[in-house]
Amino acid sequence: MKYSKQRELILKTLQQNMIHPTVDHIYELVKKELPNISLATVYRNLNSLAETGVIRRIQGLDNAVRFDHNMCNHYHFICTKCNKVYDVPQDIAPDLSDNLSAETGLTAETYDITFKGVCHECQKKKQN
Amino acid sequence: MKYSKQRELILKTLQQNMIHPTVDHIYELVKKELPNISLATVYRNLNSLAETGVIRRIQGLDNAVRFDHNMCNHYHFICTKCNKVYDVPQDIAPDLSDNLSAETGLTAETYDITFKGVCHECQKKKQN
DNA sequence: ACAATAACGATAATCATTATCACTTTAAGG
DNA sequence: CCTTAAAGTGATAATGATTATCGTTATTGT
Repeated sequence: MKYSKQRELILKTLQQNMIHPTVDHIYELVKKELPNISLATVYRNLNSLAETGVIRRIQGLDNAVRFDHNMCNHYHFICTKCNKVYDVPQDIAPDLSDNLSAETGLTAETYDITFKGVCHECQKKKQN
Repeated sequence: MKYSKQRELILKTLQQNMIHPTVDHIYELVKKELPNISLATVYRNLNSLAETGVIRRIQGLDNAVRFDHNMCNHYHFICTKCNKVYDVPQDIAPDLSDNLSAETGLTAETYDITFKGVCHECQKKKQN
C-alpha cells in the first residue's frame, strides 16, 4: 500500500474521534483540511484500512456503516432513540470463541456483540 | 393492524424458511403463490412484523437486511465466504444483560452476537 | 350494505455505496 | 535526480437496497 496524505488524514481523523462516525461524518471533518477530497476517496480508504485490520467496521442500526479506530476487544451499545453508539468494555463477557467451537465446531475469526436500548441521556429526556 | 392475505403468506413463508432470507428472497418465494404481489408490500410487512416483535431483523454482512422467524434467544454465525447465516444456540453465552447493567448501568432491551468466520462447507471447498 | 381506514401494487425517489476513468502522486531503479 | 510503472485521487455515473407517494382495493365495525 502506497502512502497518501488523504489516507493519513482520514486515519488521524478517525483516531481522534470517539463517536464511531459514519463515512459522511468523516468526509465532513477531513474536508476542513483538504477541501478537494472526494467522498469516494474516504470510502476507498476506510474500506482498505478495515480490510488490512487497522480499523474496524461496525454495522448495526440505521443503515449507514460506521468505523471504529479501537481495535481492542470491546462491544457496542446502540441507543434506539438517538442512534449514538457507546463502547462496552470486553470484560462483561468471557471469550466466546472457545464456547462457540466447543458447541458447534465453527471457528470465529471475529465476533461482535451489539446491545440495543435507550441510553442514559435519552432516558432523562423522556422524563421531562 | 388489519388482516391481509399478503402478510399471512409472507409470515408463513418466512416461518418455513431456515436460511435467514433477504427481502428479495422472500419476494421471489411469495410470488409463486401471489404473482402480483409487490416488492414494496414485502418490505412493508416484514418491517411491521419486526416492529411488533413477531419476527426479527438481522443486519450483518453484505448490506441486505435479513429476517429471522426464530424469536428465541440465539446468535448467528456469518460465513465470510458464502455469506450464509447459521444459528448458534444461546447456551454458548451466559445472559449478558445483567453484566452489562452491572458494569455500565445501561439497560439492554435486546442484544445480538454475530460471529464471523468460514463455515464447514467453505473450508472443505478451500482444500480441493 | 356502507363508510372509514388500513393495505396494496406500481413506480418514482432517496440514500448509501461502488465502479469508472482521466489525471496525479508515490516509490523504486537506473 | 530523472523515468516510469503502479497505486491513488477527484469527479461523477451507476448500482442496489429501501422508502415514499398515490390512486385503487380489501377489511372491519356499525
